[in-house]
Amino acid sequence: MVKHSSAALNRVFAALADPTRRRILSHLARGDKCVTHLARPHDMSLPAVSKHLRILERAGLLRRRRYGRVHEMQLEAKPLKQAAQWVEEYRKFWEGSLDRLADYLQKTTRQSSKKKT
Amino acid sequence: MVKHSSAALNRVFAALADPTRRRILSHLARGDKCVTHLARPHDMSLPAVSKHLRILERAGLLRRRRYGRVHEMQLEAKPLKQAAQWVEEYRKFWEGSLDRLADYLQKTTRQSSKKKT
DNA sequence: TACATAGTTAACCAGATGGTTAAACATTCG
DNA sequence: CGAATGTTTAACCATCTGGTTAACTATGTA
Repeated sequence: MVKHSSAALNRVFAALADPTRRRILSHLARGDKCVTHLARPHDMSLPAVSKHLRILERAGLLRRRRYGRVHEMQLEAKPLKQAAQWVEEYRKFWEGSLDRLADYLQKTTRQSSKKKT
Repeated sequence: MVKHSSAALNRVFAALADPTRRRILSHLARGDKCVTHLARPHDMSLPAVSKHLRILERAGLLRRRRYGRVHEMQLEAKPLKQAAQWVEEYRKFWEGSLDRLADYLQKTTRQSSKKKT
């Protein structure tokens, strides 16, 4: 069992729930950096992108560094690792439908059941 | 590069962004099933839990089966697999701070940089 | 100085979210 | 039938979200 900071996970998953932000992360991963550049492919205003960046920043998914008037963003993937660890705990449930099968068989007998190995 | 259905990922990540729902999934994984039972540990009304379950259901994270008046929930983790795959693409960014280091070094020289292997 | 560029902040809006209580629905049981 | 149980639906509310435009701050440049 991995230790999870609830608030951090909230922010990370919420940040990932928006497709614009996922695209921003992906551009970030390919080397794009400044706000204007990151904004270009997204058909929306600069302030909108700015907000997305702030959300990603608060989730810890990117770090910002200012060089004059240019803000350079940097992907920070550690929070993704934490999220991945959380998700991993459910891996056994999608690998092998064994559990689901066992579950199903018990259910066809109907009524409660204690399961849990 | 894995193929990602944006709408599906939106729903899954959004579903995971709430701690109550993550807890529900974890109880589900341990064998709890019916609504009342899943609701008990969460200090909130039954309708609130019902809403959370519906969100998890729409994200494809659980399946519902009715036995009389009892609704039995079943963890469906495949969408989590998809989410994990998305996250996995960023693994190299948290394994080895190599990229970040290279990036940092370039930045200390200041100015643009093309990077990207 | 004056103008252009990079980006944020402010004010606003429509719609979603997460919760509530009260009522309804569906099923089981005496 | 009538009452209890399991769950959802309806109506409501406060707050958050994701977008807008307009105005502002800060920096670079002629």
